[in-house]
Amino acid sequence: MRAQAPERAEALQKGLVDIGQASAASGVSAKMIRHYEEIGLLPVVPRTAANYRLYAPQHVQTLRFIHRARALGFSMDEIRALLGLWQNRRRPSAAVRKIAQAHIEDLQQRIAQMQGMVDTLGHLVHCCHGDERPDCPILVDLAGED
Amino acid sequence: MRAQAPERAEALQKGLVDIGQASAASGVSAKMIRHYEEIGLLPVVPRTAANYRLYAPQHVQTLRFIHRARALGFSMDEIRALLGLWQNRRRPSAAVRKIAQAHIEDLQQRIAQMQGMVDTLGHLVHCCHGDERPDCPILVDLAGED
DNA sequence: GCTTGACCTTGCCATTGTGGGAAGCTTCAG
DNA sequence: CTGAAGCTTCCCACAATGGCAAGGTCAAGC
Repeated sequence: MRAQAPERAEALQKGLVDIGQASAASGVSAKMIRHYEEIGLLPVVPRTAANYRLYAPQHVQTLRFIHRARALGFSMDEIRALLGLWQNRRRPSAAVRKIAQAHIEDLQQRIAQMQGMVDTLGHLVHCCHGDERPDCPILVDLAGED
Repeated sequence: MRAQAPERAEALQKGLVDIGQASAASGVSAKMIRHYEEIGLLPVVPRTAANYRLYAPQHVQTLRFIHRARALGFSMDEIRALLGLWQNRRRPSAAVRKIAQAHIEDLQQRIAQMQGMVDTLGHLVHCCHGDERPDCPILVDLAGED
């Protein structure tokens, strides 16, 4: 990993970093940073004469925001909305809360669905003796009712 | 929905059905039936002279198996393995159980991850007053630590 | 016999979010 | 100068599903 090279291009001295450093500082892969730019989550950043992207601290901050939001399971569209609110000083906190609340409910729904699967499978696994004999209630269930 | 048309083609009298009927009888969309054939989950079935796929009851049974397994969250690869065991009369039930057990653990891991998100978000939502004021602990969290 | 509508066929594109890799240029260090 | 590492763009892939379009087919009604 190359350490900070202040002579990188004339602009690096102004606190701007290249995509690799922005990636390391934010936890977002360079691949994803480019992708976020492409889909409009990130602004189009300036480039060096050699066409390298240059990121200001503010951009790195945005990347961290996205990274954290992804870790909480927000979708791209939700993150887009959250970023808009974050950057709007006159936002109503109710709008943020509404997005988060809806996301919680979405997560809970998915959890309930998966928990249902776990319950069903747990029962079947419990009933399956699991030895070298071929009869198996799991297969019976899969083949049978539907 | 077309009712059973036994005179469909000369072969339909042998209990063979077209893809629409196989779909209705199994709960798997025609689109997905073709896809499963393409990826090798289903055998390549015979066709009529007009190139229509013909499904025997055995194939419909397999489709129901897949449908049920999908409903329990098994991946295509897991279903492929389960189908192989199902069709093998000398299978050890332990092999089936192992797949199901691994799938349960996978589900539980994902549930735990999502539950962690719910917990974090629940706390943040609880702390957000959710009115017209702009200050919001949810955004502070997203922007801040990472 | 011909039309009509419902069905079948293939093929291509979109999704969500991420990774891999190729081909080519840039930068830096030795 | 050369090599390694990093940047650029572009294309492909995943898993599983849906949608649409263009064309063939079949059964039923007139």
